[in-house]
This record gives sequence, C-alpha cells and structure tokens, in this order.
Amino acid sequence: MTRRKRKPASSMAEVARSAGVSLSTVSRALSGSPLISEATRRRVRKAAEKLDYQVDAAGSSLRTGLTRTIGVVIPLSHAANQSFSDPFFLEILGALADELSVCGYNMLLTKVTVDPADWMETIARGRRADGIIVVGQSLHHESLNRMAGTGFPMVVWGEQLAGQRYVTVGSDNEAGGYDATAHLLSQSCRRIAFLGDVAAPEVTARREGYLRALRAGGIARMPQLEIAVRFGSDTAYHAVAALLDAGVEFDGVVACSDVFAINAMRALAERDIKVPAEVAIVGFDDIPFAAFTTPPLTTIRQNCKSGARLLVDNLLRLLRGQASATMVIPAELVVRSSSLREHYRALPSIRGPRRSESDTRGKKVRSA
Amino acid sequence: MTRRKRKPASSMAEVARSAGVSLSTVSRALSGSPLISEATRRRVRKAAEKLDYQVDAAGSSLRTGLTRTIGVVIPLSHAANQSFSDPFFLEILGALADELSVCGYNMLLTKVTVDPADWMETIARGRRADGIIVVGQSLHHESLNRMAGTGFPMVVWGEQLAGQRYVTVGSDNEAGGYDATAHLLSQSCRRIAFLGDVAAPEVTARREGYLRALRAGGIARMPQLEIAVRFGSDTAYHAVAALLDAGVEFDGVVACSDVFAINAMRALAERDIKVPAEVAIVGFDDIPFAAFTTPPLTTIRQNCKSGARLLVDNLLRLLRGQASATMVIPAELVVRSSSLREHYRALPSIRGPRRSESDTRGKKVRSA
DNA sequence: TCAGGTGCTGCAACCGTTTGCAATTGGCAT
DNA sequence: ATGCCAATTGCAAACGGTTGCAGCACCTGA
Repeated sequence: MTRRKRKPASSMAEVARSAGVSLSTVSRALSGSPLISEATRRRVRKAAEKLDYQVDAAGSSLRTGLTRTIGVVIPLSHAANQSFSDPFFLEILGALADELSVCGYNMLLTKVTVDPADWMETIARGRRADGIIVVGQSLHHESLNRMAGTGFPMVVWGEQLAGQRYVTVGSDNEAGGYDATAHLLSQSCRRIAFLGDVAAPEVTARREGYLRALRAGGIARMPQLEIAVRFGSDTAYHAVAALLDAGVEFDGVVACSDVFAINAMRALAERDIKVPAEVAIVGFDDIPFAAFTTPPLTTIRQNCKSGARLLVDNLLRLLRGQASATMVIPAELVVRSSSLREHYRALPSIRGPRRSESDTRGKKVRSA
Repeated sequence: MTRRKRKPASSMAEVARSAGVSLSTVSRALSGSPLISEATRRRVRKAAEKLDYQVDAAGSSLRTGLTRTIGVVIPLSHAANQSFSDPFFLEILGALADELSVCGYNMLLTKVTVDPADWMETIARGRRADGIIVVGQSLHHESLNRMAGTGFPMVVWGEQLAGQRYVTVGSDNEAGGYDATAHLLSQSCRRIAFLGDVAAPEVTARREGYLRALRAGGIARMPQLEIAVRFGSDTAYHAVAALLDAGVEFDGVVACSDVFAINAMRALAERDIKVPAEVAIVGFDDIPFAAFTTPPLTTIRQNCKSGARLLVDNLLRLLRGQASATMVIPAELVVRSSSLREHYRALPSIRGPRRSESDTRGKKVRSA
C-alpha cells in the first residue's frame, strides 16, 4: 500500500474506487450522462447502491448552482398563526407537496408573519432554493412586485392584479363571487351580506363579482352588509352576531371562506335563526368539512389540485428560462343545503324536509 | 489595472474588497466570531448589507457539514393524501414551523406514502438536513427503528413503544383514552364504542386507556363496538352508519380523532339520533373546529404547541450531541356539550336546554 | 532597547461535485 | 503497418465558504 494516495475524503471517491473508475465517471454515470457506456453505468450504480451512496447536496449545489428545492411561503396577514389554521391552506399545501415531489423537488416551507420580502431575499440570495411559490398575496402585493424585479423565479397563488410583475395562478374569484351571489338571488334572497376583508386582493375580486351580481339583479348595494372579516380569526362569528344583535336584516350571506360561513352559521344557530329558511349561506373553498356541516354548506370550490399543478408547472418553466403565464382557474359552485330555500319559501313556517345524504355530495353547476 | 488579479468569483470576495479586508475576516465577522474587533465587524456588516449579501448556503454547508435545515416527514398510512387533510396535522405543522424558525432552522417538508425510510435515507445521506422530525409513527415503527440505528438525528411525534430505539414526544394517549371513557361512564354511558385503527400505536394506547376505564367501571369489553377506522378517510361515517343499520346498540362513542367524531355525529344526525341525549361523544385532538360543531364537541386536547417545542428541543439537543429523552405530554379532557347527558337523563324524552356559548370555550378537567 | 504578549487579520488548504478538455482505447479503412 | 475517427474515460480546475495556523502590529514591562 503506497503512501502517495491519501485517504479519499469524499464518499464519491469510495464509489469510484469500488467500481474501479474515476470520480468523473461516477458523477457522470449517476447523473445519467450519455457519455458513459451502459456497462460502466451499471457497475457504478451497483457500487453506489452497495455503499448506500447518495450524492451530497451541498457539493452538488455548490458546483451546479442548483438546489432541487423550491421554497413555499405562506404569508400571514396579521393574525399570527391563526390564518395558518384555515384548512384550505392544508389542502393546497398537500397538493403542492405532491406536485413538487412528483417533479423531483424538495419543499422548503415557511410561514412568515411580517414582510415576506425579507425572507425571500434570504432564500434567494443565500441560494437555498431554486424558486419560490407564494401562497396568497395577502397584503404584500407591493413587496412581491419588488421581489419579482430581482428576477428570482417566483410564482404566486392569488388574484391577478393590475400592474403585477409576477406570475399568478388563482381561482376566478370574481366569477366565484358572482356565482355565489347569483345563486342566492335565484333563491330569492334580497339582502345579501358579504363577509371578507377587501384588503386581500382575492377578496376584492370576490366582492367585485358580488357587486356585479347585485347590479344584474337590480339590487342596490348595501354597505352596512359588506363586512371586513380577517382570515383565520373567528371575527366572522362576532361580525354576524353583531349584525344580528344590531337588528340589521339580511336573508343571505356570501362568505369568503368556508370557515367564515361555518362561523356565521353558528351565530345564526345560537339565535335560532334557520339556515337556509331565514338566511341562506354560500361559502368559499369547499374544504372537506363543508359537506358535513349542518346543514351541508353550499360553497365555491377552488381546485387545489390543478392550482398546485399550474403553480409548479409555471415555476419549473421559469427555471428552465421558458415563458410562463398568469392563469385563472374556474371556480365551481357546489350546491348543498345551506342555500336552498325553495321549500322553505313555499311553506315558510314549516321545517323543510330532511335532506338526504346525496346532498352532501354536492353538485357541479359551473365548470367552465 | 493589472492582469494578475482575476475577477473575484465569489460574492463574499466583493464584500471583502468593499470593506477592505480579507475573505476570512468577512466570514468571521458575519458568523459572529469573537476574533473580530467590533470596528471591523461593523464595517463588514455595512458592506454586506450594501451589497445585499447573503452567505451562500451550499458553500457554507459544504465546508461545515451543516445545513441549518430540519426535515419534517409526514408518513401517511395508506389512504394517500387523505390523512394529510386532518386539521390536526396543520396545527402541529404550524407549531413546528414556528418553533424551527425561532431556532433559526429551515423546514424541509415531505409527505411520504410508502416507507419513510427510503426518503429519510436520501435526506440523511444526501445531507439535505441536519436532522429529521417524523410526525406520527403510523405503521412504520420498524422502519423508524432501523433508521434510528444509523445514528442520524431523529425525533418522532407519537407513542412510546417497547423496544423503540428512537426518541418520541407525544401525548399521553393511554390517559387520554381513559379520561374520555371515564367521562362517558360518568355520564352513565354503558355501551361505549371505540373508533380507531389499532394498527397505529397512538390508537393502541388510547384503546388501552379505554379498556382500563371499562374495567374500572366494571363493564365488560364488547369487541363489536371496537371499530378499526383509518385516519383521513370518512370510514368513520360509514362505520357508525353500519353499526346503526345493523341495530347494534351503543350510548357513547370514543373517537380517536375529532374528524371521526364529527363523522359519527353526522351518521347519527341523519338517523335522528340525538347527541348527547341518546349517544354521547368524545373526540380527540381538539381541532379548532371542535368548539363549533353542533353540539360542540367534547374532546381530548393535544397540546401541539408544547409538543412542537419539545420535538425541536430534543432534536437540537441531539444535534449538539447532548442526551435527549422520550417525553409524554399530558392530554386534557375538554368538556363541551356533545357528552353532557345529565339533563337528558333526568328528562329522557324532552330536549335539553340550549347550551349557551360559554360551553364552546371548554373546560380543563385534567392537566396533570 | 528588546523579549514576550496580546489582539487582529490573512494565507491557503480543504469540503464533495461537476465539467471542459485532453488522453486513451479500439476499430476500421487504407 | 499506419493514420484517423468515434467512443469512453480521466485530469484538474472551479464552485463559495470556513478555519488552523502563521504573521503582523502594537503594547507592556524589564
């Protein structure tokens, strides 16, 4: 045993030695380079497997400048970790996790309460991820725009905004708001409340749709029925309770999230106000639980699965230097019992028939 | 301009030049080494800031062998992404995210459907993370044990098991199961169903508690009331429905997750069986929604916040080479309306009084 | 004036991969 | 036998920080 060769530091060297080839050959063989003959590649693969070898992320990253990791940011408006508790986040997160892992990427998750730009700077400049997906613009449109200026690959789940310099993927919130409202109008609701804080762009769009539907129905806007409710807190409950206690009348509610809708139903139930007989309700998101409330919740379904796919597709396209484009996903009205007033109108003083289970499964009314 | 100096490749070099010091000084200044004088450190900091400099993760990682990243794995039993949809995951995930970010760590999130060991091997050998937190043993106890043998820092959220070679942090599931059952017994339930698949260790422990309480109450075990229900699916609904349709009698339910409990309540409601009058129910987890079901759900609260803190503490301790220890967190019975039968027993044929809002806030009965 | 500290700073050798380029091999036509 | 080409393989230089060790300046006490 000569002294000239020093103990191989890297474990890739061990693989090389074990396979009787050079470092470069191992690297190429494992990364699937066409320069390597099949026989050699097999030999290297076997050796690597035998030694439980995995390419070191840091070394590879350093050399290639790529991390095979995508940063996912969940910006929370103000209400600290509250907003994180909306089940809708979990759904989109799960969908993103699936999609990224299919594409061979890791997911670096962060929730940020303050300005997400700081964190993104860190990720970007520190080269911790190859790109970033932001889940929800929240109140940070300006920051995002600035961030986009740096050229770091970034895609945002949210509403399309005038003058945005970043790519978004999101539901058709305006149409969703319209459909929800139009549906309530068709159930002969005439005083429809709107729950959601328009500081969030998604909510603004939903209210646009709500207002358009009102106009189409020839109904005047009633500002006292448009209530700013923050995501994540249970302010929706208190807002509706306050409305009721103040004696403000309304016969329908468009809620900007199923969580709001459920809170509203609670406030109503506590006052023995019947849903949908006296107040009809439509939520937003179609969280898994929506089908199981009493009564089952009519809602606007957001398609997380395809949302996640489009987000990832767009981001990977950016990574490859290809063009990517803002996309709007149709949102779909799912009619359950919480909004169906026909029976109740006919016999206002009598409880409607018990809805059968099939109601909980929902009905696709719009799929554009 | 001489040719001798080549353009500095690394951006740390730019900072060095701008601050008029050497690379090493910049590195030390930024990493807070005590070798650097305050004056120099300030100068370097300023230069770094001016240039928007962030230390490159790959370079640093390569040299130090540390990533400042923790892998978080969510193993899903079988039902693919279903299980991910349990709100409880979201809570513990959020708590972990907070805790890790406080400690200056990034979080690499993955959900795995098959054997988590493969993924962990990749993370560990590829040095993508300094340690791993596994959320829920699910059915992978053996894999985890094997993984623990490699010495890679790992901590698991779950039940303490005989012969485990890894550190766990988890709720006192046995006590939780006991408290839930004892509570129902105190409400004079005598035929109490148990919903949960004992393939998961947490569930096994809860059933132990359930059985112990039955014994303590002098009640014989009724196997036909112990039903294997998988996390995440809505099999709880179908299981309870099947039970009812088969005419099996029961007057109480201990559900191993609030989601199960809610599904059970749905099956009961559809058959006009009153909760808690005819069947009293206790859930597990205390997800945010539990307070808002109709009736509000009595449940065993798991303390995510301190769970997350302990998980992270233990893992960081392992990283520092210090000892860490398996810990059990007390779980706490939160009594709401779904289990309170006193009034109903007194007047079995009359609907009980409407519960006031204060009920939804819950009551801490046990806090060990 | 000088030896011996002390307190900062810089040099240069790594860390584990990737990859441009050169070198080697074997095959084939001349 | 020789030259040439294609197919593989190996050499060595990055990639961007970190850190042991040496060096330098300055100060103190003798």
